[in-house]
Amino acid sequence: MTKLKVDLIADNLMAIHPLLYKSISKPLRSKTSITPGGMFVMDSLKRRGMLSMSDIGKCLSMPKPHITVIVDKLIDEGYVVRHNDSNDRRIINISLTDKGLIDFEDIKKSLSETLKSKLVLLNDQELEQLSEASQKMKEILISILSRE
Amino acid sequence: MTKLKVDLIADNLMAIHPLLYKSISKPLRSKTSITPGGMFVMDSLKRRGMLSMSDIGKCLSMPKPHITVIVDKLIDEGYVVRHNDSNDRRIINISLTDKGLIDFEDIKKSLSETLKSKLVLLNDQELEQLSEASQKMKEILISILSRE
DNA sequence: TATAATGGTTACAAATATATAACTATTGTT
DNA sequence: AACAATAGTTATATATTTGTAACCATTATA
Repeated sequence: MTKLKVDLIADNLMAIHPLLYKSISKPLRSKTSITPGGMFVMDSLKRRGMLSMSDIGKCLSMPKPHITVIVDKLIDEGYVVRHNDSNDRRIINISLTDKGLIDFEDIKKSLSETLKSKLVLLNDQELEQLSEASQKMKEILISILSRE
Repeated sequence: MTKLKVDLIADNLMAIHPLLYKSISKPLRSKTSITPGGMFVMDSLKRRGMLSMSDIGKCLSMPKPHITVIVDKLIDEGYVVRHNDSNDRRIINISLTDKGLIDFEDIKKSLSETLKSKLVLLNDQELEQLSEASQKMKEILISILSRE
């Protein structure tokens, strides 16, 4: 019973994934020099605040050496900064800069412009439904998928 | 007004994208030899039936040479086959094999097993909400994002 | 028939992602 | 003090993705 519901959910998520990939990751690269990985890191920082290198890796299930590469590039571009941890000198915390935050928002706005050209095809009721459905999905997925 | 709603939707989609990436694309690689790109192609074929090489590229916004590489690999593994088009001999149509369809479903089932370990944290009401929200999102996104 | 356009492949280069091991510095434990 | 464990980096190799140009076969058009 719930088994079927879980399979249905998995099926829906599998269908949504390539659509988001196509309408988010792809247009991204024509708009900025930020890579998808860099965008994921900035999204985590925006959403959860300052994070250590290891925390970022856990958030995104990425190996630490990859995080180092991504963060190095984001630092070169002035989007994030390193902070030494006062309690544990092994730890390096990363946070968004003002420029990083502003550019991140700009990119999202730019993406919503692209999306808007598609969304105008929806009537008010569908727009409302998509707004509510995406909001609900975001909340539930964050609650179960974004830990550890 | 609707401007704000569009931005909200974009924000939600941007938040959902990395969660799906983490819980779908990543676990995929430990379970199969199929690459994310190959999975996207098989998903398109499952959803839309036989497609030409160019059609697949349009579906996924991928350049044709990349499709050739992905399809070559899927053929090596016996997941898809090429068909000559009887009307236009330039066109090569691709379809899933029985093995491709079965393995694709198996992988999705395997992914839903992984997901299920997370979804048990939800109560019946949340499960129902996620089921409905993902269903609605899938329908609307497909209707506006999967053309051309 | 000559030409342009289309569908697909091949070849190549560059960027990005993945994975592993080795290494330094620091901390925690005995 | 000796040791193991943790956080992060460096180095290296490989896989995947992205992008471009050139090419062949076929079809459409002038």
